[in-house]
Amino acid sequence: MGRSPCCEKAHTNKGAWTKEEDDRLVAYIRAHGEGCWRSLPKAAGLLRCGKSCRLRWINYLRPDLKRGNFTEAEDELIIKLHSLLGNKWSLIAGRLPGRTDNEIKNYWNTHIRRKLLNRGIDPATHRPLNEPAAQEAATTISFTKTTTSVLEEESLGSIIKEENKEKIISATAFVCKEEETQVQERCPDLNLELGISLPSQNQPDHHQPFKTGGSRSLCFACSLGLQNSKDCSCTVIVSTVGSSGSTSTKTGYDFLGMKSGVLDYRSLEMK
DNA sequence: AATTCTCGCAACCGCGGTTAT
DNA sequence: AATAACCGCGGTTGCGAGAAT
Repeated sequence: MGRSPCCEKAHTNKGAWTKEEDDRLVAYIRAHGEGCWRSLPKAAGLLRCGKSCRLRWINYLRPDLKRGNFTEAEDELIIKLHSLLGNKWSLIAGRLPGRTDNEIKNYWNTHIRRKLLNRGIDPATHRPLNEPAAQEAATTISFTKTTTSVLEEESLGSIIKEENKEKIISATAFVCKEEETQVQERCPDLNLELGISLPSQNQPDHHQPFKTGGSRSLCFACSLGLQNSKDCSCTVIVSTVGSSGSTSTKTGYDFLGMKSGVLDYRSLEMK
């Protein structure tokens, strides 16, 4: 059953690539384009596994790679993106044209970590090194339920008394506001549009802004490449809040079944 | 000049999700 | 439906180059 292996492990080269191997790989991809890594080594006459070829091409041979030193602007962008995404190097690389995830990962571990430590900032948490551990809670992800849908309000109506409801709603609104402020304070000039596409690329109209300062961007599911999937609801949740006569309307998304007005990327699983 | 240490980076490894058989 | 390979990602390792002793 199952597939047949792409190559015989015993007859593949390992270690550093030779100039000849590079030339063969580049020539083949120029002629046939990127495609099935599985069949590429044999077709290109390389004694390498497809995985190795892919890595060599993506990290070293691709013609659109920038190479060279990182600029100060790139440094700062990496730091900001890392504070939001954690070690999601491929997502970070997606925002830095010409840079690879491997390159950014290496650069982070060799330069930026030290740079942040010199600034007295913990590279893992992006908080001051001497800050008490109690603050840690703020960096963990919580899909805080910041809004309540009409349906939920109806179903909860018989359970939650009006006064408690008011407290819960104002409390979640406070959390929402606070988290929003934290992100803005840390990254005042950061475009939070974290889609993998090019920054200038227009997005389909049905995608409501996920969380940006006015520019159109994707819902969270879409920004992860889940467009039109079951996880992409892009449903705007509108709720009428408060029993004291004050009415507020908020928007959010139903991502993976969790209603979320403000999603903190740091809450995504960080290894 | 020789040796040891440190750093930077390319490549490998292992894992989880996806896909072909 | 089950199985096994592919694909892509993040973590780790190994090696060469330069610095320090």
